[in-house]
Amino acid sequence: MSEYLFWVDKDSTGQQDDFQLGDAPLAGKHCSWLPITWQTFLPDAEITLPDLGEQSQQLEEGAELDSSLLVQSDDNTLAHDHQDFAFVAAHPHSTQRYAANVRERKRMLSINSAFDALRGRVPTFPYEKRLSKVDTLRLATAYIALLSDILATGSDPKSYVQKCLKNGYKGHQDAPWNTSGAFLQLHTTAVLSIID
DNA sequence: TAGGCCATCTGGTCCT
DNA sequence: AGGACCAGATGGCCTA
Repeated sequence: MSEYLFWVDKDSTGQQDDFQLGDAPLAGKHCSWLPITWQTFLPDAEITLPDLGEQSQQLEEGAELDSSLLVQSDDNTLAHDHQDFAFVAAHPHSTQRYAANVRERKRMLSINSAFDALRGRVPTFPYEKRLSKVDTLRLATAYIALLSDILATGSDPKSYVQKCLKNGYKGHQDAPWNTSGAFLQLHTTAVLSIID
């Protein structure tokens, strides 16, 4: 077998094209409680995810919210802003909601890293567009079905896949690989290039 | 510009 | 009670 043709999650500049940790300022995001707290009083305040990571650590350790979260664009507003932050801290619901949001973001990051790992295990061409989440799941399901059939039949993988390409796939498990279409046809070809 | 994809926030529910 | 999980809503970015 030749080497696997896995999607590389980097663009041509070598930068990750996936979600950037520092790209998510909270200001401007839909949020039902922020408008009366940070967004109202601190329109320029930004929270970046590295900060959130640090903050979530504090939250996990039971620490109170910390004004170091706020990245101020204007230093001389800090005293006033600190007072505003006290307003935020005085509302336990907001604090709990914030902590829940941090946990949720961490949970989604964990899910996304699992998706990235899965993307790296399904056959794609290097030039292919990055698989979406749902396509990653569909292709992984189909790929597993194909591999299962190859094992079950004891066929030579290459000739088996070539037969699929030529005659259309007739799986033993009514596998989704059988749904074919351009999407799976393309990836059947990718599987072939792996086997080759 | 519409549609697809995604990150984020949110409130509800379930679990420990 | 607090955390995990989930689904709906929203808005931003990208592409055809």
